[in-house]
Amino acid sequence: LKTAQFLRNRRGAQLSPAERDLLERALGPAVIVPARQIVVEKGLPVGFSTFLMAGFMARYMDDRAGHRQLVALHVPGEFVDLHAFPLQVLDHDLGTLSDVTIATVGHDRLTAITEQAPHLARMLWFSTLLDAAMHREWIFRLGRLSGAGRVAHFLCETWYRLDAVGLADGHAFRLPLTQSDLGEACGLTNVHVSRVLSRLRRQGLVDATDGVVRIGDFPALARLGEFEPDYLFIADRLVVP
Amino acid sequence: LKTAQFLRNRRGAQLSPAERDLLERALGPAVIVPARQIVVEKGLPVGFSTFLMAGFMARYMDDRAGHRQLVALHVPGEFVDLHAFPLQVLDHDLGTLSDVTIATVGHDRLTAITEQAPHLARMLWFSTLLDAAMHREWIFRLGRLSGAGRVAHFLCETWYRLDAVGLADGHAFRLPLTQSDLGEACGLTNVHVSRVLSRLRRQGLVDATDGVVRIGDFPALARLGEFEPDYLFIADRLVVP
DNA sequence: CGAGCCCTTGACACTGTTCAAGGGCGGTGG
DNA sequence: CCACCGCCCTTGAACAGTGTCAAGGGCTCG
Repeated sequence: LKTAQFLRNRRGAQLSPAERDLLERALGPAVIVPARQIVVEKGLPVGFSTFLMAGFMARYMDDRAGHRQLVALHVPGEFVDLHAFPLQVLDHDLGTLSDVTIATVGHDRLTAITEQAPHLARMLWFSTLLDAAMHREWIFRLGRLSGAGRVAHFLCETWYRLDAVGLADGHAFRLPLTQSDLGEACGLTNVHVSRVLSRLRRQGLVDATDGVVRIGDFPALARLGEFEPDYLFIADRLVVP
Repeated sequence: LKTAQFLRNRRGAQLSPAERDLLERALGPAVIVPARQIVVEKGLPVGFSTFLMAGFMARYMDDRAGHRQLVALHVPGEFVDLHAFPLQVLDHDLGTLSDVTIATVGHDRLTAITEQAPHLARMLWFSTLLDAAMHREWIFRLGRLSGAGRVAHFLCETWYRLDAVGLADGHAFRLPLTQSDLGEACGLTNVHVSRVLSRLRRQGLVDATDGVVRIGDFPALARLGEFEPDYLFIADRLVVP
């Protein structure tokens, strides 16, 4: 099932088997896209949305000097640009970080869902608002935390999201981002990310090397990042469906 | 009409008279709330959403030291926490900045709208995604711009939004925020905001004093803030309905 | 008249950036 | 097979931007 991980282990979001099936059949075939490719470019009208089945993608915008700011990271099981359905245009670029497997769904199919399956439509709406809640948390992160706090917060969030879809191994997980990518997510230079990570490593809080993150002291990391996971709506007890 | 300003002058968002009427009738009576009040508190389950008819509100979260980060500013004509409808809980606080006039709508009424008026429901969805697009721009602002750039970007955005609902007078507008509020929106201290504003004033770019903002050189201000208004979906030619 | 809030200004400290150099690693072509 | 190149990470030193602390002035409200 392509959509098996969609909204998995999220509070307040139950899809009935019929709804999941409806969504499943609306999706096109799975497609593999290599790392570091643009998938949808800012400003162009789009008639479909992208569902991410495997790998990592990012949404980002560039400043005038060409420096990039990530505005969202996406992990498997997420609709990556469902926003484009009501908006019809993307206000940012969408690209792959690693090799990914995606499937697209035409906006006509989504319109039909809103007319015939209002509860499923509300669940899709819900998933876009989860993105918005993460955006708000990123605003908080950038506005109020120090460099180390930002990195800590980002890693905590990413662990929760990956764990919810079964992609964490204890407190370790694959995260194929370079330190520059991390910097672009956290509003820091790659040089400073390097310093922050080596300090966190020395302190035993977390070790991020070679695309693998191993959180050594989760409570301490969460404290440093002032991280509270409520906004992710993760189910209290994780259930493997 | 309470909803006269809702989505006014926004591209891709046409409400039919019948839809506007339906929305209008779903709203409760207008209520006045004084400045600096909390309206909805983080974490509490809410059964209604708030529509802002007059005045300014903000959504915000506090860090551990009690310092506040605004994650959204709201101007008249906007649904302030429609997010609470699909999410059922707010992940942040919602409060008034000035005296405001609001009206609430019960979530049962909204559920009925999604079942009986799918196009109106998509327009409501659209309005929540406009919020998300603004969130992304705030991430960009905090992640990539200097102090002066952040303030410039914030003021440009606010002008566009107020102009769209007819609350700008040329390039001037009322904005009853203190410099501390501005700092909480832009991730700066009030001291630094003061310095930034006085520099912008001296340079003739913008004068923000006594709750009134007068933009002296809009192109220069937009350049400084690297501001591009596409994400606001403002109609190309403003139309007064 | 005093209290409290808001704004301004100065001196200083600190966090993070910039610039620069070097090492490790993998892929590619001679 | 080896040399080379490009990318990624690390480290150092100097520097810039912003925060912190502190003091003072203007205004409104009680």
